[in-house]
Amino acid sequence: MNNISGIKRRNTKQKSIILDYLKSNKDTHLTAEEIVDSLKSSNLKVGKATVYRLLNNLTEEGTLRKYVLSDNLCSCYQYVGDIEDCNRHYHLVCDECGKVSHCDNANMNKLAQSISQNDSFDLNLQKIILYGKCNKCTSRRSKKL
Amino acid sequence: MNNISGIKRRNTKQKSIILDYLKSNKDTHLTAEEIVDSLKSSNLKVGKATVYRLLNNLTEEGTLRKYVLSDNLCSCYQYVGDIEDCNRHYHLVCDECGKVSHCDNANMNKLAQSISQNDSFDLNLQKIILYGKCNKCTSRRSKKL
DNA sequence: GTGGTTGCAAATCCTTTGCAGACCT
DNA sequence: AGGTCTGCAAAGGATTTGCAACCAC
Repeated sequence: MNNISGIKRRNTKQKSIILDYLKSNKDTHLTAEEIVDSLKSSNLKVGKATVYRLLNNLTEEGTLRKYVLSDNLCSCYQYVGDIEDCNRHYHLVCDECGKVSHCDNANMNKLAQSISQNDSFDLNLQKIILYGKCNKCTSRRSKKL
Repeated sequence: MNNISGIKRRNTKQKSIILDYLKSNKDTHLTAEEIVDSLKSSNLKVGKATVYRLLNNLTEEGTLRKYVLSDNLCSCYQYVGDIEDCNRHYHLVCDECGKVSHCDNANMNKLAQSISQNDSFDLNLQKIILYGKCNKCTSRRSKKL
């Protein structure tokens, strides 16, 4: 049922609806539920099962990236198709607003080297997700105080 | 139902059974299911619901740490009670064997500083989970080839 | 004794699957 | 035409919740 099994994927209306939606929301991570609901309210109804199936297919082929944020147990997806091959290999997720930003920082490579030497651990740089607070949320906080 | 709501937690047999079990498995991350099963086979039967409730309570009070590894959608827990206050603030999770190791590396602080300056993002160092391959799995791989 | 805790079963949430009909190439 | 995709509903797995009995303080 997946491309690893050598199935030829087809282009369907539902697939392009979902891709369009995710492309226009590159800066966020969306749950399957959110996608279904948003599409529904735009009168672009795609069945829930289809959404899940497409999200899996697209993640597998590298067009999307899947996150499991540790608070809620559901998965989030984000379009990464055309930025995957540049150097922005890791992600910053804001604990407050959930915004996901892409980031490239030379210190990450230094860290990876050093972890490799000191801890004999070979980092997967593709899979790094760092959590914290984005500048908007930080400044919103300091205004409130 | 949680301590945020100001409930006074009690010490029960079940709680100490679970804590003992997790303490003696500090180097692994365990799922609720695994805990239930392991205890059952040691004739220390604790109800599944109780295990889940205790894991949540203990995570909330900081005795355990909860991980959601991105492959399987279930949560894993690890005892961190008495190491939380030392400098080993982040974790290395092996993609192959699932082993979680603790790690302290000065380059992480440099990275955090640099991300703060360049990306205006305030890293949560407590919450860092890095993925990759541990030395055992790396060497097992290279032997096979 | 009061109020948190347990354990069971039922309920819930998220996700996957079976299947018949529809669609793509 | 043949294989893939869709949508529904049902099934599945992980986790939570309701409730009566239980136990810690």
